[in-house]
Amino acid sequence: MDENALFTKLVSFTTSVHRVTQELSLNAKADSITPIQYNILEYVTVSQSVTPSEISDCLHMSMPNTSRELRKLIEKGLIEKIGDLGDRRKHYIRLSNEGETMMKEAFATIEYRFQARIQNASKEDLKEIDRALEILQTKLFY
Amino acid sequence: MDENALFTKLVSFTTSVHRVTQELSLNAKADSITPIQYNILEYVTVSQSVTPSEISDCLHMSMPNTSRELRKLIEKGLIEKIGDLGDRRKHYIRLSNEGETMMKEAFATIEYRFQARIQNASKEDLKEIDRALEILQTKLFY
DNA sequence: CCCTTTAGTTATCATTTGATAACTAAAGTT
DNA sequence: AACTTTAGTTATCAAATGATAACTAAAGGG
Repeated sequence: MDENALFTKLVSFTTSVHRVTQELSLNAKADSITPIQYNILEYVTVSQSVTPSEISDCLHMSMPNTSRELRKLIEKGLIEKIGDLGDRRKHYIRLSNEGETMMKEAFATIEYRFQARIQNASKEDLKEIDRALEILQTKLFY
Repeated sequence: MDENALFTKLVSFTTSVHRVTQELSLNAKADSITPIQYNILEYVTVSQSVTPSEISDCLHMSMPNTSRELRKLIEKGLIEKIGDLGDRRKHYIRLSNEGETMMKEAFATIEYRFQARIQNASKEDLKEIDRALEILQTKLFY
């Protein structure tokens, strides 16, 4: 196995992934939030109950900027902040009902486009895709 | 095959891909260029000889903004603009020698981290990864 | 030749994002 | 009790990005 060739393949692969995910999510998010705010909502949706510090770490943004964007999302009524009972410095962020509705809509749009993209795939193709996703997820993109 | 489950898997997969590529390319780019300028250089590197319109389309940015960023990259000596001989409205963008050097360095950093990431993978693992990349590239992220 | 389309530019403005300093308050440590 | 660390906030500034209007110049079509 030529590892350099594998790297080249990876570069073109990740480029494709970025392009396709961008196409799938184009205009899926409400106009009332910025791209970064959407990223935060997406992260909160997937991870459920995270602290501002975790958001800061995982999305590679500074605490002050994280704090600002979380405040804006709270002002927009999309998330809620709950204090930790044990450690009163800590807070947990979770989606509000409104936030959940918004994210469900966004995901529905994206899923619709995804289904359109794989509508011509055979059952065997889908199985192969499923297996390939699993392999890469565990062995490369862990 | 449950297509909804497949979608969920896709969401978590693309999130991972984004996170890992971000980790691999963290600080790989020179400080003298902005993230968007890096994206343009990456696109030019991979595609070779593209027009401003293509860059505008593929990177989802408006022509005026594309034009501005290309001008900045030319001022920094990283790309060159060559007029089309037949159609004098068209131009082709390509990396300058300096731009190639910069991108080679960036890619070397990224590749080094990539090799570190797969150093524990067996030959069979690498074969599987290679095959999985191919399947997804052709059947999902085309 | 006139009209329309294509390719790209320049200028300008608003918004978003990034970075830093200075701060509060709670928790942990000695 | 004093000190340090952790978690988070507020304020402020600079830079990057996005959006729009108005423009030039060449190509294509009738």
